[in-house]
Amino acid sequence: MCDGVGAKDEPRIDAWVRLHRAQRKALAAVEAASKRAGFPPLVWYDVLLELDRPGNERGLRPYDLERRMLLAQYNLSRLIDRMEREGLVERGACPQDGRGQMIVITDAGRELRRRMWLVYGPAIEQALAALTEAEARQVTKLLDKLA
Amino acid sequence: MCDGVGAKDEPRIDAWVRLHRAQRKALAAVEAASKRAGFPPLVWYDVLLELDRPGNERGLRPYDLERRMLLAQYNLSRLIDRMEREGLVERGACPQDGRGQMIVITDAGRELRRRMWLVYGPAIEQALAALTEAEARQVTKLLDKLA
DNA sequence: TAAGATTGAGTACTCAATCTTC
DNA sequence: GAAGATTGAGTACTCAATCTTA
Repeated sequence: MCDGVGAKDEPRIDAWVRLHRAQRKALAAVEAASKRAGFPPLVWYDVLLELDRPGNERGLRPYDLERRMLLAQYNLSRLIDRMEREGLVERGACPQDGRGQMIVITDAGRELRRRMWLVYGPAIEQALAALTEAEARQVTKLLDKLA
Repeated sequence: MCDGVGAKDEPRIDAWVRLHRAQRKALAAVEAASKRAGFPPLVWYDVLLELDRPGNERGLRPYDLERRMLLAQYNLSRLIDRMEREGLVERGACPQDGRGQMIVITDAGRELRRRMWLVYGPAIEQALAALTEAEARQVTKLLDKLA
């Protein structure tokens, strides 16, 4: 992921390459651990997490999820279909806006999220174990600028 | 992408969340620029880049590409199909190992890579413009530990 | 007319099984 | 039997078009 010409000093291009390699490698490791444990894709966890946050007891609209999770709307629509079919979330009417819906997490959804975290959390720690805590904090601070 | 419980101090979990958000946002921006210009997916660029590196004139084996690009083999197999159909790469026999192949970039592949870089490079610079050059170097150094 | 959300058609990805050569 | 590579079947993703309400 660079122009391939060679030794030019292009710090942002180098950072881009590392950003992708690190993300893909860490994600692959965590996905593998989650899969070994028989869990659904990690994006399901992310949806459940957003819905399970304090303050979201009445649910979130797909539009909100879309923005928080950087997912395309058409994508989210079918993802919610699948999760609803598994009984992890429910669709409800939106009182303020007839076009919208409220997506609410179910008890089964909360329970799955809890169980996934038992595998997911340690897997993340392990995937980033090469960073000291101070280095991890530095990464957080630097990458926050890109959010 | 955290356990959702709240304000615990878990530097690696925080770094994981930022790593993903930053990567997805940057990638989305660059993909969008590439798509606007009418180019194929960015993974095509990455393949062409690996094949176009000095020293790879005789081609690379799918096995090599797989490891350098962190792609699954079955995935790569069909990706090469598509790129071969477009005349960007060619498959050849592998002299040392009858099971393997040599994937070689064509002139059309080299030309596409060159044209893609004209859009891709500036898009990356822009996506990471929030980082100073010194910060970009720091990111590179820190994330190298995860490779 | 624009925004939230869904759908159909086409493409690409994933897993497991298979084929060939080492 | 193990490794490089491919394939079939099922699933998920992408784009554009559509539907409904604001």
